[in-house]
Amino acid sequence: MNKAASVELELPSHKGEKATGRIRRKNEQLIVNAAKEEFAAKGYHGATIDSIARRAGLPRPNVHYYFDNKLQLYAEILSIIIDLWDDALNDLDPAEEPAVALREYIERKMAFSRNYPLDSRIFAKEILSGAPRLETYFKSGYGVWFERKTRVFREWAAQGKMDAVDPTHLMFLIWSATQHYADFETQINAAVGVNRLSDEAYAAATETVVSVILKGIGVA
Amino acid sequence: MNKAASVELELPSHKGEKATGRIRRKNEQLIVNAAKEEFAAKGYHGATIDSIARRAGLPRPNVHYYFDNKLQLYAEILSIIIDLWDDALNDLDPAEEPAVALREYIERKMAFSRNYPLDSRIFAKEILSGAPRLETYFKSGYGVWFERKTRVFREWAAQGKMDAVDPTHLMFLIWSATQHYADFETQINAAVGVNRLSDEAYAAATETVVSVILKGIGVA
DNA sequence: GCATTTCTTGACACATGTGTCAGATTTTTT
DNA sequence: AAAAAATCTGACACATGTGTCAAGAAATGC
Repeated sequence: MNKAASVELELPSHKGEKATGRIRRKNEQLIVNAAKEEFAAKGYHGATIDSIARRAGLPRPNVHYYFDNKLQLYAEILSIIIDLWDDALNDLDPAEEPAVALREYIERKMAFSRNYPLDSRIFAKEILSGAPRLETYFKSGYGVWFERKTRVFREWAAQGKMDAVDPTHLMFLIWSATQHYADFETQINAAVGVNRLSDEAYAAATETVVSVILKGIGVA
Repeated sequence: MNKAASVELELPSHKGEKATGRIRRKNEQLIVNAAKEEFAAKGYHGATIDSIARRAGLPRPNVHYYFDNKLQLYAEILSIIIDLWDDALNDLDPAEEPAVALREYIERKMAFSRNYPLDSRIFAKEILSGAPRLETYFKSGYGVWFERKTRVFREWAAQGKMDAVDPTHLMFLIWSATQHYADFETQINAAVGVNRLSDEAYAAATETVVSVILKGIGVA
C-alpha cells in the first residue's frame, strides 16, 4: 500500500560523493525505502531484515553490509523523518495574519499526511510505544522547542487577532487532526468506503479542518 | 506506565458461572490485563507470551492453558476493546441540542482517553498497521455504521442548528483530537514537561477541544 | 590491464520465541 | 475422603530471526 508515496531521499551522511559510492547510495536508498514500508506496516519488532531485504530486492546479508543492525537502520529512518518534518514545517510567523498563516500551515501538514504517510505512521508507532528510541529527542529541549512553537498563538491572542485559546492544546488539536489522515487512513477508507480518498475528498477534508479550526479560534 | 488505568473486566465468554471457573476467571483477567500492557507497549509482534506471563505472574505454559495461541489472545482483546467502545459511546441524539450533546460526547471521549489509554493505543496500532486483524470488522457494514454516526450532523445542519460542515470530516476531527490524548501521551508529556497531565491540565485540554470545535461549527 | 577497493553471497552459530505434552498438584464434586 | 475435574509446570521440538564470516565477483583507481 502506498508504494508510490515513498519519497526519494538523499541519505544525509553521503551527500557530497561522486562516482565512488554510487552503488552504496543506490542500495542504501533501496533499503531505507523498503524498511520504511516494513516498519510502517509491522512496527519495529514485526519487521524483519529478511522482509526488508526481499522488498528491496537484495539478499539479506547485503542489508547488513550497509547497516550494522536493525536498530541502527531504524534509528536512521527515525532521524530522516524528524529532519524531513523540521525542514518542511518551519514556525508560524507572528507577523503574518493568522487567517493566512494558519491556513497555510494546516494545508502543509495535510499535504504531508497525503504525501508521506509512511513517515507519519512510523513516528506514530514509536510514540504509541512510549518512544523508547526517541528518549534523547524528547528529553533534550523538547519542551522548550514546543513552547517556541506555540508562542505565536499567544502573540496573536495578545494582539486580539484570535481568541485566547490554550496554545498548547490548540497545537495538539492541529497536529492530531492533520496527522490522523496519514495514521488512520485504513479506518478512514473503510468509513468512507473507498480504497483511497480522491484528491477532491482530500481537499474537502483539508477545507473542513481549516475552516472549523480557524472559526473555532475566532479567526475570520 | 498506566498500570492503574487498566480496567477490571469481565470476560464475556464466562459470565454466568459460579464456583467452578473461579480460578479461570481470575487468571484470564490477569492474562488479559498483562497482555494489554504488552500489546500497547510493543505491538502484536513485539509482545511475547513470556513477557505477558511474567507480567501476569504466571508461568508461560499457563498462558497457553487459557489461550490457545497469541493471535487468539490478541483477537479477544481487540474484541473486548471494540465492545467497550460501542457500549460507552452511544450515538449522538439529533433531538438534543448540539451544544449539549456534542459537549457531552467529546467529554466522554476525552474521559475514555484518560481512563483507557491502553485500549486506545492497541486499537491505534492495529489501524496503523493496516488493520490486518480487523478486516472483517471494517469490511462488514462499517461504512453503513459510520454513515449512521454522522447523520446527526446532517440533521442539525438542516435544522440550522450548526454550520453545514462536512459530517464525515467533522467526525474524524472529533475522533482524532480526543484519541490523541491517549495515543500520543508520550509526546504530550514531553512537550508540556510533565510525567502525566494533571487533572486540571486535562480538564483544560478537554475544554479547549470542546470550545474550539463547537465554535468552529457555529454552535453557541 | 593490473591492483585495490567495494560489493555480493551462501553457510554458519547463536538467540529467542511458540506451542505441546505428560506427569504432578490442586481444587471441586460426590 | 475418594474420585473426578481443573490447573500447573518443566522439558521438549520446532520455527524464525539476527548477525558473522570468508571467499568470490564486480567495480574502480592508477
